Amino acid sequence: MITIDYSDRRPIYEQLVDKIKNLILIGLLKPDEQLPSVRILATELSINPNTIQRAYAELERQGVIYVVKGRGNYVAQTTNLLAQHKEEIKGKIEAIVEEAKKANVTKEEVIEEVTKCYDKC
Amino acid sequence: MITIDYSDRRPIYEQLVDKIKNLILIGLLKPDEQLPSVRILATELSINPNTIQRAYAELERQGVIYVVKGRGNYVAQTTNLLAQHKEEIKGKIEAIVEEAKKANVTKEEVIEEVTKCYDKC
Amino acid sequence: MITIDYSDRRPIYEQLVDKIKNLILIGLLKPDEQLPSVRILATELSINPNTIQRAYAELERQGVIYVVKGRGNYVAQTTNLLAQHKEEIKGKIEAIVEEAKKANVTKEEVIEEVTKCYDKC
Amino acid sequence: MITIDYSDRRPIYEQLVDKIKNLILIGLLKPDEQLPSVRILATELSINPNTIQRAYAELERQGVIYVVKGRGNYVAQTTNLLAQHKEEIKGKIEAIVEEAKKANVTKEEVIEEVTKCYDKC
DNA sequence: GTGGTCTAGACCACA
DNA sequence: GTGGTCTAGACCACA
Repeated sequence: MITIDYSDRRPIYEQLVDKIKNLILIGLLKPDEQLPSVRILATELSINPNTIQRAYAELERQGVIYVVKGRGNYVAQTTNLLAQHKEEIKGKIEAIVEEAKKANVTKEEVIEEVTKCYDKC
Repeated sequence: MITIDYSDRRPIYEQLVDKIKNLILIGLLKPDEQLPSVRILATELSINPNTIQRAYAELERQGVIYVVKGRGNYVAQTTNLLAQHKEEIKGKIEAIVEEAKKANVTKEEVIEEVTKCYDKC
Repeated sequence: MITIDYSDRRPIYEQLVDKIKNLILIGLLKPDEQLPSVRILATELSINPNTIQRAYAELERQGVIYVVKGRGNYVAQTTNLLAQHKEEIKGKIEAIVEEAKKANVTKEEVIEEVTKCYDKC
Repeated sequence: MITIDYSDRRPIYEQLVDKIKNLILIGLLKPDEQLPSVRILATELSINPNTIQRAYAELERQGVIYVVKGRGNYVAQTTNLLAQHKEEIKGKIEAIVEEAKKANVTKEEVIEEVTKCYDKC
């Protein structure tokens, strides 16, 4: 279900956070479903338990999962997640547009590139 | 001309690389113009010379500047720089579009966001 | 396994890069094998860790090794390395031939020298 | 007659040495002909006189020119120069062949590359 | 423990 | 003076 890409330059815990959020977004992990325990996931992925712990802590901080002490980690309600993700994407678009403007890339060029990507890739 | 943003999480040498590329792109540094010497820039920014050295070395590797031993660092011809920068921006657009598609953001929504940013921000 | 030649005029980090590439080429270091840590290799060779770090960074930039943060450096897939090396050699042959032509050394003389070296040395 | 290539990574004095040797080899500078004075050449090339001085010193050390104190620098007899140059080229061929052998490049491949370069480039 | 960045300071080749 | 390399040692993020 989860794989680590070691050629990815981002830290492992960050990849984990993204992967799990994605599993929730695409519906493979449902609200209130229990996540694998830190130990199990650690051995499964042959990763240091500290790393899993850190990823779970970050997910909790973002309100994506909730922790029940002594029992485990559970998927939180997804209502916000989708909206959050969309906002995040919009933020990224804003950033890239600003950069494009500075580089004298016209609105038309950007839209053309967007269209091309939507159709092909 | 150049300032370091210590709240920026990226390493100093990387910020320097970007700042200098930018100064070239906007025309404040012209081809064959001499860059401030490693030592001078180091004292000016109260940064260790090694860090400046590292930034200059990276810029040379990218072909943005050229080094004449014992004389100094000079801005290279900018022909490629502009094209490279545009390609970089297109790559970023591609990445964000892929992410948007996965999140079920429609092409129309992306284009709307792009248009909004171009007009306002 | 690795030794530094202090009579060699090239910088240490460059020697290290070449030595490690060679160990991979001759098969003593295999893909996905872990390289000695920066600190360990540094003490082993009585060299400053920074110098090892620099060599490893250059090897990563060339795609010869890959880094997993917090875990270590690993040998990358060698497919390209061999092809790259052959291309490099061809480039050198081209350069020397151009020089030979300028010096009025005939093709026959060059080939004779090549043959002699292949048979003897 | 002489130009400096600042994109060449070799030090300037080394380029000067090679350029002057070349002018002698191709007959543009004849035995006992006087070389331009250090000062004149320095201003002509907008180069530090120290650099010219160093190049001339190196040429004298190699026996390519001779110095008459208070009068100037003169081209030495060329007899050896040609032979020396050929030997140098042979040495380089030897080095590249050794490298090729280590990389399992066959004699045939090397000769093919040599032939190709002689015919085309 | 592992790599990444940075400072402080030395020494060298080159101009 | 100019860049290039290296040592010694610190501190940080990550596993």
